Amino acid sequence: MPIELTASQALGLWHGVSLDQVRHDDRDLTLRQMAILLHIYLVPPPHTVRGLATELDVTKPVITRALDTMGEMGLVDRVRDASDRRNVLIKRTVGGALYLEKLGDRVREQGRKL
Amino acid sequence: MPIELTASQALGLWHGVSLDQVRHDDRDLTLRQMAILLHIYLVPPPHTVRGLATELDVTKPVITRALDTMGEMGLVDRVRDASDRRNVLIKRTVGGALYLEKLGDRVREQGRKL
DNA sequence: TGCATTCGTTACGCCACCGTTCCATTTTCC
DNA sequence: GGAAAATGGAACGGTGGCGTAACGAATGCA
Repeated sequence: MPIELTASQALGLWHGVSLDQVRHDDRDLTLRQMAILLHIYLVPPPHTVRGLATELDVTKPVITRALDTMGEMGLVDRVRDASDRRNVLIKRTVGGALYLEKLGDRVREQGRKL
Repeated sequence: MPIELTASQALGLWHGVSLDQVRHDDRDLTLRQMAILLHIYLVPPPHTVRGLATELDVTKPVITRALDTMGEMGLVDRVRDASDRRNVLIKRTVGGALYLEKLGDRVREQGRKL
């Protein structure tokens, strides 16, 4: 079910959420990291480093480093694939789910303010 | 006129726009820079360094550096205030307007896909 | 069994952003 | 006039992401 937005509403929404995020969230995720995190949580698994790299059109080390950073933040977890030990499977965590839940609330709240 | 979104729609929207931005825009603005840029274009002028710093709850050099970077990208311009020469007034540019127009289109397009 | 391929990671040098602190200019107020 | 305040910016060391290029481990295939 599509949502029709005016140009002004679209930018206002983005503005409000960005502002809220800058003001209240000290975890300062890059746009890339944010895209990776959302991809992990919104697209059905399994997720591998290489898969994410090609899907986001980004080099592999970018994914590795993002997983390092977000792993330390508790937003994401890594597990070796048992069936092919070269692969690493990226797993979701409670912390990551909470983080995105809060982001979703921000988007919804700003949408209501339009 | 409020827009009511489900949690899934909100995150899906954010995901789609982030992904599109990562894939197609090499100008890699920080979340902070993005918030500053949107603030300049969506909130009525005048805008000063100090004003933006307090509004975004950020230190002054953050604003100065963001204006440096975005100035070189042609997204924003600086002009000395004639009436109080200590102040710097931040001005909009054609480049910045185009940039945000494209961003708005992305948001609207992703909204339509929900 | 060997050898090429695939996967994730690490190493390297580079560059941008960070907060703190200090500074030059301009204004205000006595 | 002169001191104090306010403004934007520069300097500093630190931190972290970047792309390129290598690497070790695991797999596939002849």
